[in-house]
Amino acid sequence: MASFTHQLEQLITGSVQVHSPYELKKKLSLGIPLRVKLGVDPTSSDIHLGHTVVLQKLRQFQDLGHHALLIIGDYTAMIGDPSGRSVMRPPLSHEKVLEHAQTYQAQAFKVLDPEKTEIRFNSEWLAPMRFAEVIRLNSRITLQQVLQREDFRNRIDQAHPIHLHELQYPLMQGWDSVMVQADVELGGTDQLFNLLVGRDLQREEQQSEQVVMTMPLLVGLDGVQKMSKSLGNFVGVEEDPSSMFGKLMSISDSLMHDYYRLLLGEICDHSLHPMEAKRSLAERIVSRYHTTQLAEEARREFDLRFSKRDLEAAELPEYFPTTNQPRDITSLVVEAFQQSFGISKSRSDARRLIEGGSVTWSGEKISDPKRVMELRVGGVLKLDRKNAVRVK
RNA sequence: GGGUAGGUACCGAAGCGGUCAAACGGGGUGGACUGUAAAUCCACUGGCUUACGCCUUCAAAGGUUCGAAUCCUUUCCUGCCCA
Repeated sequence: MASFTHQLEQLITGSVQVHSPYELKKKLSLGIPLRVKLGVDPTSSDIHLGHTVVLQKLRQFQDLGHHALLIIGDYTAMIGDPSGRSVMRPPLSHEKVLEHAQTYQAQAFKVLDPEKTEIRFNSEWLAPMRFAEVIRLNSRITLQQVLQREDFRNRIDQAHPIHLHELQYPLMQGWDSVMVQADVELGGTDQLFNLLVGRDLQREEQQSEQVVMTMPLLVGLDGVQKMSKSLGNFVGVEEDPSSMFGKLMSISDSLMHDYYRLLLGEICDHSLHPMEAKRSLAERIVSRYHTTQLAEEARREFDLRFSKRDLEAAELPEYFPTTNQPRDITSLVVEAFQQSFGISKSRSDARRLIEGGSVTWSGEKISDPKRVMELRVGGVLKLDRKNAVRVK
């Protein structure tokens, strides 16, 4: 294990807050592997780049010889973390949550070292709790403390409902810390309150209080809100290379600097043309979750399809028209979307794309939705900005 | 429990008996311009339809009316005030 002062410096790098560095130092100085907790709620089925910021921090702990505790919040997910939310999360069934948990674990190991990770489901201790115990837990925190939080205050100001069960969330998360005897808990900056509750509960249980470390939140592709699956502004770690590359190329320049810092842990080279810098970012991230070879391919494809706009030379999904009789372009577009991308478009949608000038056949713009045509095998039908297919 | 204000399309928000598939803003999509950047401009944004038009939609169910998002009844949900 590296010397603790060295570790301390390394661990603190990149974090936003540490409560407190002194306590962390003290814990490290004991030379015993720390139990480092990270809780994830499997509210959706995929881990995205936003999650990886904090996962990477956990990985860093592992690499320094510490013990990672990945808590799958299968029980808390049914309540939904109110942190940063302006509305209540829709409730999830336990089956759904367990389903998500499966993929979560697998995906988390794209960042974590499975050998050094202990996975626990918090239903293990939360499900069997008796009402009296829940009450006891509730007695340890006041309404005012919970309502001090900005997200709740906003909801009050805007006259949005706050359901009582949402107030339970921090307690449940804090109780997790007690049950696994965490020495450190990691989380995004929006988690600060929840993390601190863990300390309170541990103190009351005569445990050593966990050090709380928050990591910056990754802003999503829209450049405004934090990356989240429900907002659709995310890049999943399991996405295929070309879509990952494409999404990363679509971010704004200012966002790119954030991504350099938070995902690669370095400062973006300002001497590079922003587009080049972005290409390099995209390629590196794709190679991290796939392979360098696939990343190179993704980059080449991207250049062909979007930079040179050479769809004929690009690799495209195949489309097998159900009949080779001439048909109207609207039907063809709908069918191609459905067949090659699994996207259901209404005929109106298709017509809008056609009238909008987005649809081309072998490079020729087709703007009449009624146009009847026969698709030659090998030709390229461009559907919208991002999607095109090759007729087979 | 009492009083009161509400529930409108992805979101916010107008509309308060016909001219409402429903103003406006945001978001989204497509186009022009580009570096799949930013900014800007234009178009589109329930479904079917070449179109006339038709169908489904304004929390839910009933009702009044030639005609309802708009009026009445009941139900469900939410805010605020009082207890």
